[in-house]
Amino acid sequence: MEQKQLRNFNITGFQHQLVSWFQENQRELPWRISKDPYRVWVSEIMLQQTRVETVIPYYNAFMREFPTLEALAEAEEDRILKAWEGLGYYSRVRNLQTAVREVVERYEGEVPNTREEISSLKGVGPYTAGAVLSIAYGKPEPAVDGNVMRVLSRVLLVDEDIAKASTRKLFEKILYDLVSKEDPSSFNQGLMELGALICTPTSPGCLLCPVREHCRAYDQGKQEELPIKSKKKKQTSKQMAAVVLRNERGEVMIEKRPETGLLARLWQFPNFEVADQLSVEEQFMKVYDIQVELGEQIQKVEHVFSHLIWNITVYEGQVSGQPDGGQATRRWISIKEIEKYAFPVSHQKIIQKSLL
DNA sequence: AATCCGTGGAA
DNA sequence: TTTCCAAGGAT
Repeated sequence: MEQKQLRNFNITGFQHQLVSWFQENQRELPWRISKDPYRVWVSEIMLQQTRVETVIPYYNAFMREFPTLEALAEAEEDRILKAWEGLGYYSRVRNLQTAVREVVERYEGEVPNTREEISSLKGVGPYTAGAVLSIAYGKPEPAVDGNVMRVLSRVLLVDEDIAKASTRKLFEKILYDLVSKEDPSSFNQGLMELGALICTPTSPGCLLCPVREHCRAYDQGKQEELPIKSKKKKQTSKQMAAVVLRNERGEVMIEKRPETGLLARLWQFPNFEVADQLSVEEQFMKVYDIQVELGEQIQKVEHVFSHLIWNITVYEGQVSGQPDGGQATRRWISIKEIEKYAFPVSHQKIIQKSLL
């Protein structure tokens, strides 16, 4: 049974105008050259919460280094993290490799083409499943992202909070009826492209819109009031200290972050959250069990995450006692070797200002 | 359902 | 400056 939002809605007219508009106006993007499911998949993972312009150079470089599913499956984890360095949400690329290995072992290297199977892969949620199925395999599956929710909120005058999971599910139900069965790929991409180019969050270009005649929000002049989206709470901040620590050879100490959680498995300079009671030097020795003499503060770096802010004070330091016991997660490296390691953006800033 | 997980650009 | 947010997913 059709969703109530589609009553008295000209489905076929909407489909044809959207698909035609997309075919004539789509941007030339590197992931639109091929329908290779692997290439489509990689692009969709990269594009999660990330702008097209940001993704383009990463995508091109990634495809040069890992041209096939097998190449990615066989790559070393440090290589894939380096390829992702600066993109953020690093679990995306680790999950992608886990998933690709699953495809090699369990699906003979062929990306599965059913929603149930592809959704079972690490990092493939409802959106990515629908995107790959429709774009690479031409299946009439919904692919609901932020663009789609914004566009359909306006076109169908839906005032549900798009921050809620239940609202995404509502749009999925609607889309099973609304998606073009002739060209699901162009339809889904057209919805997103429309959201990116015309039906933008602020100041939508309604006068240029190919589906304006179908738009209930435009009809009522409410396009600027939709979609409804509740605000998320703002970040808490932490005071951090980081140390560019050198030994007698002039090498610098770095360490690998933990297996899970924030910035998992990236490399960083030794750092910790500062407490008021002890000096930064004493706190360092307590955390790392290395005798050091700290020099002056050399810079301050702010690192803004989606839910957290680090205010990092960076110090220079010298090992003063016996060298460190040598833990597997710690490494002394020369400046020349730094480029081999993947660092979070805040630590890239430290490198640029203090080491290069 | 709410929180965690990055980053940079635009308004 | 602050806020929002961009082709979301895992827990």
